[in-house]
Amino acid sequence: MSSHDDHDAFEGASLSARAMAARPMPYLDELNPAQREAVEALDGPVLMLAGAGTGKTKALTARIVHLLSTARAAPNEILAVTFTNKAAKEMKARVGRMLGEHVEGMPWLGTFHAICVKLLRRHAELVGLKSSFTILDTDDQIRLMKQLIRANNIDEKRWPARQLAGIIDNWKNRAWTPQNVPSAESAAFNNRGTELYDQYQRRLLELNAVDFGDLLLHVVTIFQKHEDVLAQYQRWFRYILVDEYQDTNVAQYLWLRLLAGGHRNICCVGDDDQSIYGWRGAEVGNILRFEKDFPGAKVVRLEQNYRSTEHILAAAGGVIRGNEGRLGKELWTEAGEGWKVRLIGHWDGEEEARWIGEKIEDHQSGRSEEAKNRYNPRLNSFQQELDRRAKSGLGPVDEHQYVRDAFESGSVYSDMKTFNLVKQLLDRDKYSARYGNMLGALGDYVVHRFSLDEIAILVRASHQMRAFEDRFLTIGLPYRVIGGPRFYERLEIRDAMAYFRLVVSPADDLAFERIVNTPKRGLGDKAQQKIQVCARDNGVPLVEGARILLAEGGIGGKGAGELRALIDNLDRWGRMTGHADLSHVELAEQVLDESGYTAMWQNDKTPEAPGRLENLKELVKALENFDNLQGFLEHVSLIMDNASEDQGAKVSIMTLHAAKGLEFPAVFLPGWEDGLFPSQRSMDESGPKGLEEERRLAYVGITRAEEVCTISFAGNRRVFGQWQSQIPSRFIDELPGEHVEVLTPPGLYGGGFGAAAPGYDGIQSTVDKRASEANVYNSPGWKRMQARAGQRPMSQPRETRSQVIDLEAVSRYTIGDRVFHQKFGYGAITGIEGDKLDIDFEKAGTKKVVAKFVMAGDDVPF
DNA sequence: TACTTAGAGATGCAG
DNA sequence: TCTCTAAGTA
Repeated sequence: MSSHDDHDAFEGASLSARAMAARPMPYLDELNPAQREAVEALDGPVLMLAGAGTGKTKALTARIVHLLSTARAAPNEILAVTFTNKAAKEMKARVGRMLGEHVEGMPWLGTFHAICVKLLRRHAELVGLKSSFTILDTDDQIRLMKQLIRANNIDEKRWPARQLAGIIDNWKNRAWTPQNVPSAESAAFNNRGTELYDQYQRRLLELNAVDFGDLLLHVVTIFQKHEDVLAQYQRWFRYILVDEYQDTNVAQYLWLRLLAGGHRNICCVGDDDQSIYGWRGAEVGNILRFEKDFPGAKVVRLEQNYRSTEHILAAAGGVIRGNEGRLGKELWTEAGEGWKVRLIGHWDGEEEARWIGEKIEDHQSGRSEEAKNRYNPRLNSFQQELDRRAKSGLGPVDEHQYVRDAFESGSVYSDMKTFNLVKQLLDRDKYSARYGNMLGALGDYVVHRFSLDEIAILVRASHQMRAFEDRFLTIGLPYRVIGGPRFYERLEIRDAMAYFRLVVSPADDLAFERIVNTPKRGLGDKAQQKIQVCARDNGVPLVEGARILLAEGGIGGKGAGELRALIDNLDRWGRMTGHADLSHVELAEQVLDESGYTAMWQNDKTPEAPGRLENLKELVKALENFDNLQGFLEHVSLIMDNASEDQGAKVSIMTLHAAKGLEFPAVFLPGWEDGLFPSQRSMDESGPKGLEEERRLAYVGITRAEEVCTISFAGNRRVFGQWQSQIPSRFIDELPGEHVEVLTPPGLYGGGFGAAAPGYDGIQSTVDKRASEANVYNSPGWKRMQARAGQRPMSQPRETRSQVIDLEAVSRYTIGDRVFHQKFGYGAITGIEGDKLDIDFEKAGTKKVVAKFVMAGDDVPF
């Protein structure tokens, strides 16, 4: 196909550049000076160093709009690359909003991979592929490698396919083809890495398939080997914009350099302090080297932060300062100093989860129960004092009334304004000496009201999530886990996709392998081996091999009939594609039903089954957005979004990695313990570099917070079922003391973690001392104390109250009822206590669960 | 062939 | 602790 015609025919080219030129430029007025500078420097290389929360996306989109408005480029002449679909989508939406109309064009705004697919489909033949190539995901890759490993008689146990996949992925990230893997790597995978890599690539070509790494690698190869093709694209993409430049790997870097080679109109946006993907090939070096790579580059720093308060920024800044070789940025804000970053240690992980759950409930009510209990006695005496004064006619009664009301209604706890006013009134009084101090301490316990949506828990490793899920389930706190397995990676979705792939292209061997015996068709290893052999001997795809085998009678019993049915079905479905009277959506449904796949899950009694059926329905629904099965398959592996957003306010739980780019008014950062965070593995594998990346991760974590940031650690933690005593993270030592407030854990009597004797005045003075005096907790001594405190016997953690007693939910049940729980599956009620049920689950054992989280067994759909 | 059980291994996660 | 895989067994 002539690519030049394509270019002229691009959607959106109709949006004429001249029409845009007449447009006013209101978007420029919304930018601060630095942003504006970055937006207006249109020509030549530009590096936009955008710290966390400095309006990077805003500047980037404004730049696109500016390019269009000044008629520098038509929409189809701008290449804008992001890393995630989410970012691409967001940018598209924002450009549209800024232009005030629906923008059809911007065909080249997308992820690296999505854009590469487009390019590769145009030039597939240059690397020996057909333009209809399929994109394999990680699962397919690993299965393919497993076959290779077996074929090479390598011990799979000592040399697992996963490891090989990792190695090859790594090489691809560095843009090494099998031919130019450096000899220094030749020891990889028992000295056979390079050889297997070569075999793997050959096999992919045979299958007309590529993996994710290939998408980039092939395009880079094409650009390097075919100057004419490269020159064409250099002319077409007049302006290049790159988001999250600090996350680019070598292959992406080369790709960009090649494309920008002519005009050098490239604008890279990034933050070296937020580079957290080194382990998957990102090179911070790319951004550090930018000015060398593009001499004369303009560097613009965005340093005004619009997200967090001063204390939070200062704490984050203090940590990141420990890294070397930074480009250097100093974030500032007009938001005011706000609250200090809170720091607290706990006995163990469960206690930590319990405490955080409690704090979240405090954020709901806007007051801290803990503070109320602790200060109530004093408040009472204060009120008595006020009463006495009022009676004896001393002092301005109205003001005292206000103060008293503030306490009685609780607004002094929940509203900072009231609190400050009360404090002012008291300060003016002679009581300030006696009560003001108390109020100062109380101020630390005034809790902001946040909706659950505004609260996030960011963990280092996903296994930390369980403690929180368990805890929140028992206290009935709604939560959502962000970033689990992606929709299209789920078992049932991949199975269904394999069926669709076979319908569209019967020669798809990987798909065939996946579903021959799913659902069970009595075709075990033996039968499958026979099919493989037959196919190979005849040099045909597996489906054909199976057909021949059946004709020869090489397969018998139950399997033969089932296999014949499957093949006949595939033939029939294949003929049905493109039929006018049957939409591809109906066809898909039919395929899933007739193959017995739906039935398989309907008959499955495990608790996941209903969810899987739900997902299948959703998959079919997603098909409606495409014209045919083929189009759907082409896009799904790259673009399919996660399952539908469930509504309702919920606390978000996610990894620090998943949190990048997000922001929350209140953020909890649990598990700051050496070995967990910074992660031992990261340090073992990458040494000081690994530690620096972990530190950047800490920086990312803290800078997610807008108002309240709470860091915690536990003295003990269960790791793989073993109890381990933990030492607080070295990053805690790096937090600047004047921006941190150390809290005393609940249930810690007699002071733990270096706290002075607790008590009414204790908190205030302890906090003050900690904050202002020489870094008490910054010393090695503090660190040792932490470690010791972990071993000190502590009071039994107290049971916390559940949020709301939902009696209606409980009343529906009696002991012995069979119930269903989303997470634990089926079980029988063995006891009822308040709004909680004791349930003996068939699969999960005995648990205590809040009644509203279960449903009667009969209500369960199937 | 399908189901059961024993044993090993275990980050982070976009495309 | 949990999950996945590979033998072992009906």
